[in-house]
Amino acid sequence: MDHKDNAVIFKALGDPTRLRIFEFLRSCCCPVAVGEVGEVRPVIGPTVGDICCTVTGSEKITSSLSFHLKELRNAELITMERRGKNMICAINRETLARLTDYFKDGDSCC
Amino acid sequence: MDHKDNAVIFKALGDPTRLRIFEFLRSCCCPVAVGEVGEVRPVIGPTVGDICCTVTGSEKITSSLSFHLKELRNAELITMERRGKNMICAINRETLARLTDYFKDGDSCC
DNA sequence: AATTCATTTCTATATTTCTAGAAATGTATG
DNA sequence: CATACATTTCTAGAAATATAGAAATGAATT
Repeated sequence: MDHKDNAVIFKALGDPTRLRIFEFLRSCCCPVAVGEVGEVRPVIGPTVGDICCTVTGSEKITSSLSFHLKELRNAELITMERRGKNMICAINRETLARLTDYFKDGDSCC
Repeated sequence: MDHKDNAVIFKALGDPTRLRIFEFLRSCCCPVAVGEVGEVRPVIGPTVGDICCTVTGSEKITSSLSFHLKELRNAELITMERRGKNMICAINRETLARLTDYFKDGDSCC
């Protein structure tokens, strides 16, 4: 993971809408922990429509929201999986852990 | 500090050049810790020229570099202080601490 | 006070990112 | 299989950001 990769992650978080999505998913990632051991993908979690309601307040999913989700996925900050007609979203815990590590106190003497 | 503020910080880090500047300053912020108790500003540290050499490899400071430094300052990620002909740069430890906190394990149940 | 040095500001241009609407995709249901 | 539903992709335009060069600023030196 070099500067460019990290920059992609921060850039993804550097938009108010995307940051709200990220924080919403982060706040509701607990109920997801029911998969098999070692399983990375979510089995339950909010759909794109749920995120839309929570984050933009509107019922109607826009292409703009879809674009932001793609950015977050591209940065590997979230994962998405189809479940029937819906897409289910979740935080990517690996990336989150890496960010935690990146800023951890004393990582670079500060 | 709301989403917008945090987004400004992440956006500032979301550019490879700025991220390199940030990491360079983070890596050399130790020698600075010689000021008075409670003092926030740096008393020693790399100049803009130093950053230029390290980060872009060139001797010549560009307006582009200056622009990136302004973005980092605006996000309160770094501080700058004049010392004679030079500007001396340093990490803003408060903001860094806030970021550490933001990602700290278990902050939001993840 | 004129000159030099380090850096910033200004202005224009190139590039990227965001938003919106329409059409397309994949899945479920009648 | 036709239709509805949830979501994405495509395309174009608007807005924001990055880069470059020239001129301006502030501090030190002659």
